[in-house]
Amino acid sequence: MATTETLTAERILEATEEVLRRHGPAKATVVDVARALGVSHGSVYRHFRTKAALREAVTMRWLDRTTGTLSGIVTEEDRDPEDRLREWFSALFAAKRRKAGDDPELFATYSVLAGENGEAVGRHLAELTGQLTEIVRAGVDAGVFTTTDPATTARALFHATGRFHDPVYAPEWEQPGIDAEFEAVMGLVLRGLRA
Amino acid sequence: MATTETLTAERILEATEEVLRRHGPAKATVVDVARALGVSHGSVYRHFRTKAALREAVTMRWLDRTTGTLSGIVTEEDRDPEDRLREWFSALFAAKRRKAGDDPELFATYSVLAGENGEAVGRHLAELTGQLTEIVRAGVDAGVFTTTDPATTARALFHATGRFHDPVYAPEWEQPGIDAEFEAVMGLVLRGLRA
DNA sequence: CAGATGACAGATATTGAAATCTGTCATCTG
DNA sequence: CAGATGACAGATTTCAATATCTGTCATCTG
Repeated sequence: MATTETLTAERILEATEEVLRRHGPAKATVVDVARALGVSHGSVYRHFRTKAALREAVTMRWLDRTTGTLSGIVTEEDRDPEDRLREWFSALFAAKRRKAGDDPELFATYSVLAGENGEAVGRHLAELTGQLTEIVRAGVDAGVFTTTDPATTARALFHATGRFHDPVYAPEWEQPGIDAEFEAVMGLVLRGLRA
Repeated sequence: MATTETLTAERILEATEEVLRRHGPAKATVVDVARALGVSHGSVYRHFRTKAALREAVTMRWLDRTTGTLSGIVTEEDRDPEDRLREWFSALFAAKRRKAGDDPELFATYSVLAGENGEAVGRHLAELTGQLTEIVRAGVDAGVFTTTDPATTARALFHATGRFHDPVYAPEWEQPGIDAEFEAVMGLVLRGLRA
């Protein structure tokens, strides 16, 4: 039993992830989390003001894992911006597809959480389009991309590729032609971006 | 009372639309439809083998209304293909946005029906991308578009603009910046299409 | 006295019995 | 006899009683 360890926000978040994995988003309760930790539910409320706040914290944790993976590509400043852009989207698509394919139930659980926490998702999307903006700006500086406003273009790129990263399309990521579709859309928008 | 009129598939479909409008997708029953028509539910089953078949027929009817509006733009063969392409998407977006905005409940109802009838939706999307393919092909023939395969490019265009016609994004169609977003995406893909 | 507890009120979810619905078909009617 | 009917069996939904959960807080403990 780990009941003697100090109760931290981190331990509560880990337990919450486990409870969500086991019970799903509808049946995961604060009482379950407390039970899993061997404490009373009142103690959980000492670290998170509401159940919603707890779920939001778990959601942000999950979203930030993706952001971290991609930031590496952004900072490879000596590579061709078009390559980086293509690889950034490939990596995003691959990461999403792997998560959705490996454990569909957990992915569905986090999709529900994302739906509940529009604000956290908004911040996440802002961070992703921020990364994109950096690559676009690098391309413009290098003279290989044309655009009046890198930030607007970055958002347009993100919207145009939604089919390959928005969780609502997850069921279609397993279909056979999907890679060709990805190539076709990427080819189109990259062509539209070139100087 | 219209009880003396002959019971036709058409009249049943109209009654079904009305029942769906009133009760929503979850509570609309075959018995309700029969009641609305003043007949027994057995009579409805004479025209539609199952409730699912009835709902699919209503769904197709609804989807075909959109397709009809757009086909006019496709056949304006003396206009610049890029203008037609832009106008086709504008019309699609405007039609969807109007439907979603004017009667959100009814739109939600038909979104549920669409989700139930993947096959009918698939045929509808095939028809829409078919219309797009015609415009793209006209552009290639006129020498203003470049592409190896008009059909693939048409699907890429459709996917890239999903944010502005896929019903899952309906809640965002009322947000202030949406027209600018539409312009940004259209500008990007049209630029990628030009010869 | 910082941190944990569990009793509590009001909100939400579960459950199982009763009501309704779906789809069939033998029968009726014009 | 073509077309409508409504009784019926099995599936699904509704509803109200019951249980559980959320969030608070006075109390306890090391």
